[in-house]
Amino acid sequence: MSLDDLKIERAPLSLRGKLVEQLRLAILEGRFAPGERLPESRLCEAFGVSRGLLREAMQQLAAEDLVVNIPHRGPVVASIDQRQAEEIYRVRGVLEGLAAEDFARNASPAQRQRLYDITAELHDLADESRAGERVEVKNRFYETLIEGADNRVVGQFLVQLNNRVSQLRRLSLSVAGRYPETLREIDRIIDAIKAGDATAAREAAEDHVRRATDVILAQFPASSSGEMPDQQKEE
Amino acid sequence: MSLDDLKIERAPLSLRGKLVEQLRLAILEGRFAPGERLPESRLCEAFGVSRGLLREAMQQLAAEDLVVNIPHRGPVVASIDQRQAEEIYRVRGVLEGLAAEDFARNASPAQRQRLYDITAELHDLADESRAGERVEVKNRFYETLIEGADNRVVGQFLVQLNNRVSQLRRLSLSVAGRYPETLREIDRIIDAIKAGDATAAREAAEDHVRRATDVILAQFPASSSGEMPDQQKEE
DNA sequence: CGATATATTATTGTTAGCAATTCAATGACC
DNA sequence: GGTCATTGAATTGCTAACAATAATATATCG
Repeated sequence: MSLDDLKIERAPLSLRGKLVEQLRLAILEGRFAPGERLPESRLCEAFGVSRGLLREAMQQLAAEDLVVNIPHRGPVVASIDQRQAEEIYRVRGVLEGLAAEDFARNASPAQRQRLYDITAELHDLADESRAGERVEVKNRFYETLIEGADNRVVGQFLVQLNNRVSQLRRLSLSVAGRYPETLREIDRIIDAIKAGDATAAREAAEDHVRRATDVILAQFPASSSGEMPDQQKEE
Repeated sequence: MSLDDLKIERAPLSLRGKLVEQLRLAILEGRFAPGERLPESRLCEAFGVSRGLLREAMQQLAAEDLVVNIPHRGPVVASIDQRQAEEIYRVRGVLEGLAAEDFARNASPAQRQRLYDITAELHDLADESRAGERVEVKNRFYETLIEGADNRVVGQFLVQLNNRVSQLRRLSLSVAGRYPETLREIDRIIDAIKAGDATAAREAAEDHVRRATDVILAQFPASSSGEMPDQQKEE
């Protein structure tokens, strides 16, 4: 009898690890609205874990800036204002530029081919009827880029920044009409990578983020004076 | 009677907050060696807090990559290898470039003057006899740069990266003879800021980090094959 | 001496409970 | 009727003690 199937799952991930993952996912999916309070008791019951464990997990999410701990009020889903969004996209620009530069330098032939294939997929989604599939493919594009760049620090930071703006991305799906432009910008990155021009790849990637930022920031109301935090749902 | 002194200290910082600060400081100061285990029981006794609280604090430090949680072995002080150091300095380069660029754009006249003053201080420390004072002034230089750049996301990331390489910085104090070069590189950043050339400021800052990286990486042994983790002390 | 079995130690996760604080609502008072 | 103090419910902050599991050291036996 073969021994290959006897591998038992050795510590498939600590309970705390799973809890953090699920909590993070729930926030990223928008199952908790920004600004919504997250009372420990409710979450403990919902996830079936003890308070101590939940509080440990919450500290980690707080360190990722996904939740904010308000003293004696408890954790609240973080919501970002326009200024934070500007800062995040500015940083994301240079990090994505760095990732593109390193991809042009370090990526293996297989990784390059994979990126080209995904780019072709993106072109296939030019028709507006398939706009819904774009996000998933675009995510794979970034995953491949980061993997090929072979710099885990950049990868970790980019993922973290991306998580923080997940609310905005969800809302920005309605913005249409920019896709042809997006494709041209991505092609510029790919062309630079194919040419082995790491500097050009970096500039093209920075430029792509810069242009996309405008679309994101347009979501914010015309910056009125009164900053009313958006938390009315689910209460 | 004046009302200015009546401000009571509202929540002077939760016990957990203080604990995290002290633990982080202890690691940054090198009071725990990289690779050293941090048993809960000992730390609880040392800091006089309960286990629950300590574990919450530890999760936050783990999220900052200052400690690593090994399943069923407990937290260990993170130690970085050459590859991680390269990645960190590469990211730090572009972030510091971004900070310099934004400083050239956004800093107030007072902030600019403060940066110039600190630069003058650095020049005053050219004599090798005062090498010990350089680190503190250099830290103030970066603090001022980040503050004037007015981008909290960049600031947070830079602080975090700096913390992660604190072990290396401590060891690199012995490297002498590069200070005149360092001053020239910093002057290039300052000149660009004075000229209002944000792009040049960015490039000068990136270049400065790039050159400093070589000195840091020289600390690593000539990458032998066997990767023996460095943990012998205090056991 | 070497391999296995055992005992000890340490971490993981849970539960219960008390103190401290916040927030909302009730009621008193002008 | 409106403002202010007080009460009370809800929630967090923190501690202590317990069971379960895995890693390590120790002892035992061949």
